[in-house]
Amino acid sequence: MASLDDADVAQPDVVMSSEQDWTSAFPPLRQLPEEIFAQLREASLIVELPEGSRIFGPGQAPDSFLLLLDGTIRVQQTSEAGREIVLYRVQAGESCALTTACLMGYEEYQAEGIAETRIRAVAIPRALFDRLIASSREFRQFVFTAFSRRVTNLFRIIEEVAFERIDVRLAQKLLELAGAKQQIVATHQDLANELGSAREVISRQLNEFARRGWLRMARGIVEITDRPALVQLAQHD
Amino acid sequence: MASLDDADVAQPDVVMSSEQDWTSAFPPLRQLPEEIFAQLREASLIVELPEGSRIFGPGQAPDSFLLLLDGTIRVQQTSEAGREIVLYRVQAGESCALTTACLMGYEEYQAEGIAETRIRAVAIPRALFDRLIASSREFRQFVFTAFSRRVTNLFRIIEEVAFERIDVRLAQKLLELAGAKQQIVATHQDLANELGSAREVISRQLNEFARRGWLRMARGIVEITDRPALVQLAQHD
DNA sequence: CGTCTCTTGGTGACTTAGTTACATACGCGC
DNA sequence: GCGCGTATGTAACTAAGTCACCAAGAGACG
Repeated sequence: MASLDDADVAQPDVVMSSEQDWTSAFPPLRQLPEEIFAQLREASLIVELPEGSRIFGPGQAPDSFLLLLDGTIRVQQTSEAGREIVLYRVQAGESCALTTACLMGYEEYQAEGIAETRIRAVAIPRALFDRLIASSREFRQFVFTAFSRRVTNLFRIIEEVAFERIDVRLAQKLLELAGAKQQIVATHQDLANELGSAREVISRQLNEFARRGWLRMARGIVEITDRPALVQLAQHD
Repeated sequence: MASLDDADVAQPDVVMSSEQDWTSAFPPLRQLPEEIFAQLREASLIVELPEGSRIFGPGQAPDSFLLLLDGTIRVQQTSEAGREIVLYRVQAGESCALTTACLMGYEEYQAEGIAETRIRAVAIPRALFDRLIASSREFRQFVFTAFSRRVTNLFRIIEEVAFERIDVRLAQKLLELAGAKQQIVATHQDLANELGSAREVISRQLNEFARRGWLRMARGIVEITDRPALVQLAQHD
């Protein structure tokens, strides 16, 4: 799909000057001691990657801690049979905390991260990351909070995949992807990949939703027409 | 079940002297500077809890970092409908890293931890934990490594729940629970709870396994009789 | 010892989800 | 307007989970 898909694009790691004041995007970091702050500005780089870049993946550990300035990173897992499930998304203002923990722990990262849009991020080298963790309570707080959120989210996913009905999960996902908009640009296959389900299953559910007048479909597009109904279903009855 | 179940027992937090040399159980910590080490011995407590204790759970955040000296902690999640799934176990020599991250991040912990056996653990108060993280690269390494392992494991669980067949997962779980032994002391319901499945489903699969001569069953007991066959199935064909 | 009760496991009918193997339809480039 | 790749539809089937109930085992207790 256009907005969720990963094109196969090379990664020309566009590296920009590290001069800009990107720190406004990360309030928690503003409280760092000036000395450390200086290090941060100096040793970290601002990188840009095109849409579709694979930022990390199995056997491809990232070498730095990323703070996302712009864009979205989709973190997903792919089974041997080629089925996918989306674990979470990193938005502007957030960090790739789990990635980093795995990096610090020297463990192979099992999930992969794809740039869903063109992204801009601050890359903090491993050594500096370690120094920051050591020297700043605020930075620790920032990192652990991010961890915490992700892990909590993983727990929720496990619960949903294990126990929640697919129609409920689909309704939730549609609302999540739509946000305030009415239209979702995604194929049935894309939606199946979001939920770790199969395309046929999603097609059937979507048709059922459409039959009930909750949405309209066009090629690659789902348009919500009865949000309250979806919300009601999503709220798990 | 006897070995996996959680009895409803009170928690008389038996606190012991902190004098003993428990550090031999945690090689990574032996490299700490002597000064920090002294703090650790002084400020941390050795606690004992009976089998079945609920160590943490939703709305019940732990207030310290736990290093397990003896016993096993089962971390699981329960759905609204009462169905359960086991996420991982903390063994002697390991730490409750995820719990701690969530604790540091001030987020409500969604899973619950149950003492599967009588346990003995070192409880490191939050403040000291923070100081240790700040002052010791070795301690950071230790914590992040544990974290990494858990997260990787969560990813595997998501993949298995979403994409793996139940017979394959059951075979894996039986082998895991059996270890080197032949007998597993667990009811079908217990096994279902391990996998986040339903009792009837597990019963059917076990009966099929028994029919094939791979195991024998008695009330509350599964005895493996053809390990190679189970291994073969577990290896995902 | 016999009966009562609670736990554990068995069974069949049914629903939901996922699989397989196609057919069809849309829309873009030419 | 024609082809072609991608997207969606469909039907028959298997796997997994649900529901409702029954029966066997294991203590408990008189």
